[in-house]
Amino acid sequence: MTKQERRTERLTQALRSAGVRITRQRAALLTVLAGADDHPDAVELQRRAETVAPGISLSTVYRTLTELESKGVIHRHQFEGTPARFEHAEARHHDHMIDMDTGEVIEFSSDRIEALQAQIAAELGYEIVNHRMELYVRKTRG
Amino acid sequence: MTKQERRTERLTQALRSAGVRITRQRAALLTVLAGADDHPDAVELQRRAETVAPGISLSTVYRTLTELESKGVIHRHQFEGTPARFEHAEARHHDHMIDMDTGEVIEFSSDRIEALQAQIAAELGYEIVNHRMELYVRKTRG
DNA sequence: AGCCACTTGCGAACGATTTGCATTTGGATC
DNA sequence: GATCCAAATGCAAATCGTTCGCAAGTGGCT
Repeated sequence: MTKQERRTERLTQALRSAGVRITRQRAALLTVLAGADDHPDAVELQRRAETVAPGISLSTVYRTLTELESKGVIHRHQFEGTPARFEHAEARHHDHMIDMDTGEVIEFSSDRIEALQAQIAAELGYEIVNHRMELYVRKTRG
Repeated sequence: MTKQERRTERLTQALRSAGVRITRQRAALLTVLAGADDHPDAVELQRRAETVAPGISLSTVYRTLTELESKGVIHRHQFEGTPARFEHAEARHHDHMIDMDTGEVIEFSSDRIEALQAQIAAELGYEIVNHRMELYVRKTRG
């Protein structure tokens, strides 16, 4: 059993025990999401899922993505000027850099920044529910 | 001459010298933007501008906002699940906290975070063109 | 095997924003 | 201050990503 298959199982199991019915279409999306190492959007996910579940509709893709997000098994990212992109939620928390020339998405994380964010919020009497940090970048010429 | 009027003048002058024609509608929007201490969206800006330039259309508001943004006199912020919000660009750089219960937008900034961001990007061979940091928060109960 | 609430596919609706086009207008020129 | 024309406007229609209503189909407990 490959790493991807194991991830698919875990995601599926998480859903099943949350009382979510596993249909042909949902299984297909779970497989595709478990296997993606990039950040595909809904249309791209439909394309990829179609090899496993031919005829899967875009509405179902969107509905399922919303469902998976609410169950916490995937994350949705809304970058500037592009359709929402998705990734499975098994990776540790990270933020994103977007290469403005290529559109490539690079993951990064910084505990020090997170700590500072929490501290700033706390000083103003708030707690962070969620945050979003995106760096729109360009390769340093040299 | 009030502070707001002076700001309106500066914004107007910046545009004029960038070769932008100052119409009734644009003047109205500049006045409204100079006087706003919150983060209004396009529809709200239209409402406010209407007292100065009755009949101003929403298309014109959008077109003008895009123009003003490209000339660097305003900033556009796309928060999650809401229409874009705008503010004049005279304030020093800052990021935003959004109170998830009230929708209120609180400004903050942190040189230390900015420095860390730049450092992280540099280490990966990138320079930051632009960045976006939003904290979705809730008042600490206590 | 049968049941039934949940899911699907379809197409139509949606909200925010952009665009095409005929009409108006700022502001440089006389 | 009248003239002029490229640029700006208002309107309605188009666009894009996403959601929704509904009739038909299907997981999975019995």
